[in-house]
Amino acid sequence: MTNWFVTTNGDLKSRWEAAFPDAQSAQEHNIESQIKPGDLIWLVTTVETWPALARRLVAANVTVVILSYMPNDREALKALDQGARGYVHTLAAVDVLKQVALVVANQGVWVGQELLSKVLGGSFKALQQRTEQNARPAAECLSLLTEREQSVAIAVTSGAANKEVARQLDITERTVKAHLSAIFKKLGVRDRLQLILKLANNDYRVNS
Amino acid sequence: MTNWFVTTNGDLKSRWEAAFPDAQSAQEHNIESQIKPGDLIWLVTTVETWPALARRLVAANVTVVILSYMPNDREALKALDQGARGYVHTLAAVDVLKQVALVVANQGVWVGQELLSKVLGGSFKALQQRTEQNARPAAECLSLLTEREQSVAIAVTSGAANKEVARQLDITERTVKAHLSAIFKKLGVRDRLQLILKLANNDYRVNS
DNA sequence: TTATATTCTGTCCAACGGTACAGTATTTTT
DNA sequence: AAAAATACTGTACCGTTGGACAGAATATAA
Repeated sequence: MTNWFVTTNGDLKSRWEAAFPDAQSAQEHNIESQIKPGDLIWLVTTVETWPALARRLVAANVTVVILSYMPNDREALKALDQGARGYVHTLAAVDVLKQVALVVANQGVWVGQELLSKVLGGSFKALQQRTEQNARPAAECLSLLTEREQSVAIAVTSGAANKEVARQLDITERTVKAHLSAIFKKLGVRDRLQLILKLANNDYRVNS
Repeated sequence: MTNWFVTTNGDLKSRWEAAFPDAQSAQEHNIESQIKPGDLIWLVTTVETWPALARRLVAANVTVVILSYMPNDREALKALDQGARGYVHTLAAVDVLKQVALVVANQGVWVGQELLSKVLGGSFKALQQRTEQNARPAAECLSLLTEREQSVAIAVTSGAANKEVARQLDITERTVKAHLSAIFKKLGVRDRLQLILKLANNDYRVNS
C-alpha cells in the first residue's frame, strides 16, 4: 500500500513526509497511471477537477481521502458522494492524518465531529419524532446464548441466509446450522422467522 | 483515561477484556459516580435509558460510544444526537473496538462505512427520501399490494409458513406462493425474511 | 368489446433450511 | 482427572420455499 499525495504544485510536501515518510507525491495528470489497487490517495481540493478525479480513482479500487483548505458541509457531502472515505482539513495535525489513514485503512469513514452533526443536524428533528418504540427485551434472549450463537442470531436477525452468515463469520455453513439449532432450542422457537420476531419483540403465532 | 463498559448485567465481559485489559465494568446506576473527565464510556443499548444516560455522560466531559446489537440508521442518528462519538455493533471484532477507541480518542467520530454512506449517500434530498421511506414502513409498502396480497403479507409477517397462511385464508398453498411471488416482486425483496424486515422497518444489514 | 387486473390453481425442480445421526479440538468447570 | 461447555465440521435426509413454465374465472377499465 502506497500513500499518494495529489496536489497541483507539490505543496506541503514536508507535512506529508512528517506523517508518512514513505509517501509519494503526484500530480493530477500522472497519478492515475501510477496507482495500484489498495493504495491510499490524499487529494487536495485545489485540484480543480477533484470530484471527477476522485470518482475515477475510487473506481480504480483505491481509497481516497479529500483534503480541503476550507472544509464545509456541501464539499464534504460531495466528497463522500464521489466515494471518498475521508474529508479532512488540509492542515490537520500530522497525528490526525495518521489517524485518518488508520481509520480508512480499516474500512472506516472519517469526517470531523462538528461536520457530521452539522450535516445530520437538519434531519434530526424529523427522525427524533419517529424514534419511538425502543423497547428491546431482546437482551434477555440474547444473554441465554453463547457469544458465537449471539453473533449468528444477530446476523440472521438482519435477514442473512446461512451462506451469508457463514461468510460473515468465516465459518462453514454447517457450523452456522449447528449454532442455529442450538439457538432455536434455547429460545424455544421453531425457525429463523420466529427468531426474528422474538428478537424484534413482536408477539408471534406458534401455530394454529 | 479509563475504559468503562456499561451494561445491564455485565454481559460480554470477556470481549471487553480482550479488547481492553484495563477496562472497568459498570452498571447504569453507578457509572456516573465513578467517571472522570476524559474517560471513554462504552454504553450498550440494552440499557433502556441509554439516550438520557449518554447525554448526561457527554455533559460530564467523557467520550461515549454506543454499542448496539441491532444497528440501524435511526438509532445511530439518535446516538450521535446525544453526543456520542461512536456507534458500533456490540459484537464488532475486538480489533474494530480498538480501532474505534483510537478514533474517538483523537476527536474523530466513528460510524460504519455502510451506515454513513446510507445516511449521507447522494444528497440531502436522497437522505430525506430515505428517511421518509423508513419513517412510514408498513403502510406505504402495503399500499402497493392488492387486498389479498396484503392479507398474505401480514400473515407471513406474523411468522406463518405457507401452509398456515393457506389454512388461514382458506386457499391452497400454491396460491399463497403465487401471491408471495407477486409481493416479493412488487416490494423488491428476495424472500419472506426480507419482507418481514421491510415491513418491520428494520432493513439494516449488518456487516458486508 | 377488448384489455387489464385480480384471484385462484396446477406440476416440476433447484435451492434452502433444519434435524439426525455423527465426529474432533479446546477451554472451563467440577 | 473427569465432566461439561464451547466451537467447529461432515454426510445424509426431508420438508419448505420460491421460481419457471403454466392455465382459468371474474370483475373492472379503456
